[in-house]
Amino acid sequence: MDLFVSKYINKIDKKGRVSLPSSFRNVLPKANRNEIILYKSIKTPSIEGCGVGRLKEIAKRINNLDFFSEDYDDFSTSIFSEIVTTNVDKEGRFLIPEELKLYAGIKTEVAFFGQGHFFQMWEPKQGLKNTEDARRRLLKEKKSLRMMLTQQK
Amino acid sequence: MDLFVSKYINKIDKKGRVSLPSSFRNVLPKANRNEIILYKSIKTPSIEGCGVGRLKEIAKRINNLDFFSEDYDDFSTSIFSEIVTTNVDKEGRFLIPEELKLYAGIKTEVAFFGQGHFFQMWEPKQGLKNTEDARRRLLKEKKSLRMMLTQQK
DNA sequence: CATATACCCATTGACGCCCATATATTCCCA
DNA sequence: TGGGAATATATGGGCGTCAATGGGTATATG
Repeated sequence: MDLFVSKYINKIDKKGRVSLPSSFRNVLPKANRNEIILYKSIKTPSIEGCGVGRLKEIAKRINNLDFFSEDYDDFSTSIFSEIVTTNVDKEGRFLIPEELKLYAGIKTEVAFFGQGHFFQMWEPKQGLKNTEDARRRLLKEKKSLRMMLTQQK
Repeated sequence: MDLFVSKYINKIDKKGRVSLPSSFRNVLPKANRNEIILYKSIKTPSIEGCGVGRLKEIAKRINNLDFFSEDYDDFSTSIFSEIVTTNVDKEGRFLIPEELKLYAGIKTEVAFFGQGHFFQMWEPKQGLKNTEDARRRLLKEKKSLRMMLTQQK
């Protein structure tokens, strides 16, 4: 499986370390399995993360913008300066920068939510509430969740 | 990671030295790890920096501008003639020329902002404000910051 | 000779690396 | 197929190393 799926709740220890769920570690390419990138989610009070490979794609995309345009600077600043890289130790643990923990209201536990090509980290209660809300919105708006899940490409 | 990412705020000591963030040092080629180039940002009151290898890329970008346009001369002059090289000492510190510090309003602290293939140095408060402004502009113009981060190739 | 800058050494706190344990999971064999 | 052993995962903690910072002294450069 090369996608981030399922959800997990892990503890943050005294040193601030938290285990990246094993199944998430396996999604990372064997090469850069000891480094991930984190950044603030744009729409929610959560942290998003993924492997460094993704960052290189983003860099390529930004590099294709007009170098002297304002957009270039805005994207470059908003993305590169906001992204942090974190090392994953041999036991699969990493540190969440203080600023990101504040942004997500994370203190002693982290809820990991697989999102396919990336994952989100939430303060557990808020995270669970968010998934409920998301599902409720889908049903309420009569989006056909069932179709979405069963249709073949 | 071979990109300048994240942001750091470091102090300038009595001798005018400031530490280049460790992760930035690692982006520089192992060969010329003791030398960086600095120049005034064209669009903002900040200093931009990168490894000497990046010069070629800058030259290429400028060459892609219309050779007979006013912009060509302006950029060419503004950047090349203003570039200064600085040595990074064994502890990873370097001196910021007085003129550049004045240009950026830097006094006792420097905020380093990763920008992918280069980085910017700001007076901390102005730098943080700039980041907020950049993000606001992108969101306001409905430029798809989210897509930039999450889309697949 | 005077000022600036490179080199060397020191300190402090953060972080990486290593080892340890408990629980959970998988595997293998009788 | 049941049960025990081997393995993996989440978690705890010791300790050495490195990064950021401070400062003394040699050296260079005009």
